[in-house]
Amino acid sequence: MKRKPTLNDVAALAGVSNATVSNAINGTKHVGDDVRAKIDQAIAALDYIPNSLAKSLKMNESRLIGLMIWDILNPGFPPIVRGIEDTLRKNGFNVLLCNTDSDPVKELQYLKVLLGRQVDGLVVALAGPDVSHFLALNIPVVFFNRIPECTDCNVVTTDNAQGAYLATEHLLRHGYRRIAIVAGVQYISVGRERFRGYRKALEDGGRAFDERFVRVGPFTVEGGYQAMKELMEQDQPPDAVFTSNNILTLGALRYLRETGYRIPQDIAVVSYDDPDWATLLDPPLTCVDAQNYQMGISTGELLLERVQEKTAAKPKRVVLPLSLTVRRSCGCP
Amino acid sequence: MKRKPTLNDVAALAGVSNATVSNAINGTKHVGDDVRAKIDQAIAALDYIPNSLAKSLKMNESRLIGLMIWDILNPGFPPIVRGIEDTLRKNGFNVLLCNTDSDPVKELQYLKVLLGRQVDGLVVALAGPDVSHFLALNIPVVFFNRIPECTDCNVVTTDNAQGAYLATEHLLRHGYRRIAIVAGVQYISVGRERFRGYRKALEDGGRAFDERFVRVGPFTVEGGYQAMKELMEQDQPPDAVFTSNNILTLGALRYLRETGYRIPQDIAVVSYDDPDWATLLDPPLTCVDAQNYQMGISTGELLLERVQEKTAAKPKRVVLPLSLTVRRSCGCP
DNA sequence: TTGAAAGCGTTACCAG
DNA sequence: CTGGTAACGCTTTCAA
Repeated sequence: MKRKPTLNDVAALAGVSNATVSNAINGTKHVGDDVRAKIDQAIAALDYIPNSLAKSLKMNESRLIGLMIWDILNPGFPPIVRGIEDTLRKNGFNVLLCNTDSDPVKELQYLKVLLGRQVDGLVVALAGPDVSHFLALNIPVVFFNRIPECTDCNVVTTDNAQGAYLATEHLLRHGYRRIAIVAGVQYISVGRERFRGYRKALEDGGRAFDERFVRVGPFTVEGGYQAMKELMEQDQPPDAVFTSNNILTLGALRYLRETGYRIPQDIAVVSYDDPDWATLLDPPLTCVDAQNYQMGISTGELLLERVQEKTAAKPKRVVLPLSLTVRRSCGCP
Repeated sequence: MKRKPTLNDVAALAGVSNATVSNAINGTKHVGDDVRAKIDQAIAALDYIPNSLAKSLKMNESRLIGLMIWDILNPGFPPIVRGIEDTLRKNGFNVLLCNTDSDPVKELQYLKVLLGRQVDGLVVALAGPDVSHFLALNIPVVFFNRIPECTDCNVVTTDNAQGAYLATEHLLRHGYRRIAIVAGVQYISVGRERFRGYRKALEDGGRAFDERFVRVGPFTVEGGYQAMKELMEQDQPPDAVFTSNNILTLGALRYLRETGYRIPQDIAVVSYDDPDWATLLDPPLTCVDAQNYQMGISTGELLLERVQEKTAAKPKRVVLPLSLTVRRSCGCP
């Protein structure tokens, strides 16, 4: 196992100086055609690959981005991650994948590691409500999915309230009178916003808001199952439900299946997030399309913008439009 | 935006040499308690975070691992990726995520980038049948999911043939006589192995193998849909089907749903891979549990082993045992 | 157009 | 136990 060839080895073989080789490779300066040929030859002969570590150290830029998400197993993340990786790769950046499990301690540990690695920027789905450690960094950060309160943060998000509004409104149009929500925990922006949209749609539709039709729980399958169970075991169960996240939907549907409720006859369902399997169910699931892949693209683009500009620009907030994918679980024919 | 503090800044503030600070931080040598206290104080005062780039350059180890998969959107990958990230993180390694889209060109490009970044090792689900560029590397490589032919490669896999055998045998026990397979392309080990297991089970069960019940296609939803369609549009359609991968299953089920076939009355289904939504279907889906998370763990562990030993050990092949998760799509009550 | 040499932030050798 | 200093592989002035 021999030592890897370096720039100096190439220079020696080509009979020129390392500076010239560097300039030739990076196009920093013009080098003569004959010299260039010798260099190319030497590079090929040695199978030389530049050491980006050394380059990064010298240039003070790593072209490395830290990607912090809760958990890649969470089905909303893969499309986002893919969108981010796609745009960053095209621009010569690589992605360090970090699962925080929504644990602020893990998040902070990972943050230290990433800073140590001199990442040029961060894209993060916050683990907890606390953003403070991200605020004073001297590299750009873009938040997505779970975003902070702060007004001057770079953020890409969808209009979660609008999505929930769309779903609830559609259910109202069908004439359901007891529309429930399986909501996510309210200390997360996504949970809060979607609940707000649900409530607003109810009010705009002239329906009284009823606490009995609200269950708030953690974003887990078990949480969704439990919430749905409580909802249905009441004296007056709901006739429709808006499940406000894909994981919650999974749990809620699991309960409805097991207990034999028919959709939409016994209870209509509209879900947030549009998973692969939505069309597999009987009836196929009506969903708010959360635009996850697009969210990844936009997140990547915003970060690139921030990384590449020399002077820090005003933080930006991009909000993606949403739409309802109507299938049959809502009662549509 | 001021310059980041360095080891030398810490040393200056503490009034000692950089060598001592380095030793204090890494525990390389023993340092006096008073000196140590001053150093800790200086580190805290400056918010010093060591620059891993410089460290890596000097030590000739990056503690960075390249993770090459086809596509994180492919539902089998998140659990594997999570398993890998979990074990590597615990050991102080970080993961660079690379989606190759099964494109050998992209794979090779990414490989160059990763080598340039001085990764300490690679975990890869091969993009194509060609492994040659991975063979001569002087860093350890562990293959998983789609593995190469070569006998002296580090590999972690499941016994795909056994999994397919399990599925087919179970269908045979139910008394189905025309058992079809939606198989994956045969130039991929996984596709080949699963087909082999299917065929073996048929033979062991005394059933003649029948070409008409075999459809081979790309691992895509569309591929599964098309295969299922062709299978069912024959004069003598199958009475049971083994869909040999989660994506193919998605497509095949989509077709069966759309055309109104009842499962298992019209056709029984057993699938490979056990997705979240398997219990949501009506009837719930019987699956071969592919052990993806465990596969990730084992892959990470094997790589660590290889990275941490100084002298290259004999390549290892780990094969994970498989089991059938019986639900109702196979005809079980 | 090319080259010599300094320096990025570490580690590690060798002296004291 | 502590410190001076060379070196890791690259980029970048400054001179030639």
